[in-house]
Amino acid sequence: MARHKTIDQLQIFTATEELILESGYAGFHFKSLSEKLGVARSTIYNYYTNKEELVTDFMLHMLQQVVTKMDTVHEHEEPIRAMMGLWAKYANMHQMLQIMPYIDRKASPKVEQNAKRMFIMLEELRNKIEGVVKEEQRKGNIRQDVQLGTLVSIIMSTVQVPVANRSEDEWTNDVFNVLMQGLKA
Amino acid sequence: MARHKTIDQLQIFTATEELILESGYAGFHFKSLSEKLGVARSTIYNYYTNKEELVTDFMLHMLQQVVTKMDTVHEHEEPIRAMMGLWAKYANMHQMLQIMPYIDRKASPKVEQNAKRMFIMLEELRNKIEGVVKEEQRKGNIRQDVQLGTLVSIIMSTVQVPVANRSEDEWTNDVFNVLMQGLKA
Amino acid sequence: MARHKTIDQLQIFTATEELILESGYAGFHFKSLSEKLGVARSTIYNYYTNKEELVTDFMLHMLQQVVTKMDTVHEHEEPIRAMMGLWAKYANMHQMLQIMPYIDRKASPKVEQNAKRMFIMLEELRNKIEGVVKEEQRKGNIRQDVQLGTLVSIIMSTVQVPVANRSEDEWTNDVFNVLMQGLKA
Amino acid sequence: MARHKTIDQLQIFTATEELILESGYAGFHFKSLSEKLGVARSTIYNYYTNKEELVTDFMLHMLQQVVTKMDTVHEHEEPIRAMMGLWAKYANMHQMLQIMPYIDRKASPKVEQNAKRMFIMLEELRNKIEGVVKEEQRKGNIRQDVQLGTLVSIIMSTVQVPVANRSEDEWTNDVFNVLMQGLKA
DNA sequence: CATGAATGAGGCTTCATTCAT
DNA sequence: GATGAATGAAGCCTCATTCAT
Repeated sequence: MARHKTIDQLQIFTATEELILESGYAGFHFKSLSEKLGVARSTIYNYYTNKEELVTDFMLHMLQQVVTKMDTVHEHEEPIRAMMGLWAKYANMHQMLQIMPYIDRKASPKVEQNAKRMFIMLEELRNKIEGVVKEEQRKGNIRQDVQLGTLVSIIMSTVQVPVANRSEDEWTNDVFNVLMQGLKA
Repeated sequence: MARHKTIDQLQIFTATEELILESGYAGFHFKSLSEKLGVARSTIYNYYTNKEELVTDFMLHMLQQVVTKMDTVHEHEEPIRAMMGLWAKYANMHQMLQIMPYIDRKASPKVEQNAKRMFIMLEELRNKIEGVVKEEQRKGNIRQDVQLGTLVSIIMSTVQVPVANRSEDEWTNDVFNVLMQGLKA
Repeated sequence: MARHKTIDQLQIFTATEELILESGYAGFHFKSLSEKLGVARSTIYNYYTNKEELVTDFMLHMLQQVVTKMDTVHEHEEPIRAMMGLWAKYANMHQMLQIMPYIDRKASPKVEQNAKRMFIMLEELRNKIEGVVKEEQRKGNIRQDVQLGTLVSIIMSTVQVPVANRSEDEWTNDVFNVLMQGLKA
Repeated sequence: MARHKTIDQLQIFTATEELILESGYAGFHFKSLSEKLGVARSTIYNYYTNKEELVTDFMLHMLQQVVTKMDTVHEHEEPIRAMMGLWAKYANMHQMLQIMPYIDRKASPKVEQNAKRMFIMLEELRNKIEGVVKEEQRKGNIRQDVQLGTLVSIIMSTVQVPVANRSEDEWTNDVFNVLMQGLKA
């Protein structure tokens, strides 16, 4: 009985991701977003009451996907390699999470809540990775002479290695290999 | 009755670094900068004609320091470890360089020039790291079965591993060790 | 499954009154009105083509009631006291009329017309009060040494005396008494 | 050493008063204010960080004046009449105080503080009036058979009686006279 | 040089109103 | 009639930058 929607949440999320990747959080405005979506700026306010809510909702949504997929990692024969595969896919997400510190959490209670939930999910993600590493240590596959936290951080840091011009698989293979075997000849 | 506080470039750089580390580029304003320096906002314009020039000049200055220090790395017995040591010190710098994409290069010709010079210096940095890795490969210390670029990227990615509550030396030891020997038990 | 709630003009008026008394004209929006009514904002446009029409129609409606009741005042033995009784009841209305100056009369021809009619009715109200006062003067009950206009204004100003925690009757008694006898001991 | 000021606080206050009296709080914007002052809108933000701070500062300033002047009322032979004289002058102020309920006190801590201080000053004002009335009661000049609060409210309500086309003195005389002697012949 | 004043551009947000179903 | 979607106008505010002293 009302007009047909011209945009939906998915389109908003997609455009948001593109914009943030193009120009970072500082370059992310409802103005550019609305232009990208081809609607009026105020239209977006019918969906999100402010910038921060949109961005945090979006990031929560992404994070949820990775955390969920992390649960399937256990089932693989080489869980660390499976994790690296996930990594390659979510390089963008990682880049986007970097904007968190610059988000004004006081913008609205919902933003604050979203921020808290994200923090919890990131902890959860790290815990899952730790779990995987521990399990591999138990199986004797991973060294135990270095602090667990350091190992996890090193694994996580590889998300920065650019996939560049190779396929995700090649990237995963190489990085996993170097990560496991080390640089030495 | 010195009502007019005077400043110099070094003070500006120091305050700039602090501000960017505190709140990122989005939180870096001439307003807060002038407050930190205890001068009028307009005073800064006697030194820099715009925000972008200041920031890029500052980053160029920092980058120069690391690149210079990279030259001493060759002299160490274990150049990769020496590099990691540099890394631990320049974690902040790396964090700061991440803001580059968000800087409007068209702000002034000088900014554009600075940006170009930074790009060149970053290339140079990468080349130096590549040089170190190649030399180590030549000595038989580093594997050759993986693309050089990937190896360099992995080395560079470790700058993300947080130093956290350990000393720089401990960090260097651990990360270098895992990097060389791999995760495997 | 009546998904579409229907409304009528009376409900609109009631909700309007409540809202204006709660938060004044500045706080009166179709948004809050529709929420109070439990309908879509756009639904109200089936009844009123704009905010100003609604508000002026409503005030006209209220004003009409007082003016009509004023006609019964003559029948009382003490018409001034009867008027004060009316006053106590219409304190709210008075408060509401105060928003008139802030209404944009050019919003639509109907609004302009409503505003004019309200102005006329307010004149009429004042005339009626003047009539009552004159009649009382003729009967020798009210002093004649002060301009009629001033006396009327003073009577009308008492609408500002808050009823507070007393009954309307007590209020009427006290105010009428002081008004007639004066403050002096 | 800096440019000359083109506006000062007094001018801002004057323009504010004019605007609010012309079009009420709803019609009071920094836009219209800046136009009236002949400066850019943002210039006003160099003086007041938001609308509410300006308005409350201004009202506090006005209120302070009346409260101060109230202290001189005791010295007059007929303090009530002196008070009425003050009243005639501050009719505008009273009108302006009516906007208080529509001001968003959460706009900034300063606004909240201002609002509190205004509330206290209004209490103080009322107390002073009560003091005057009591003293007059003690001297046997004012009746005691009606609640003190009601008497005070009636006195205060006269601020609504328009001065219209008469001089302040005539107004004061008439209103004081009717207030004291009552309407009756 | 340093300053404080003024400014304009740009971004945020709300709300009355229109539109299509 | 009632609805939800979309919109534009209008107001808010911040900040880099320019200007005059």
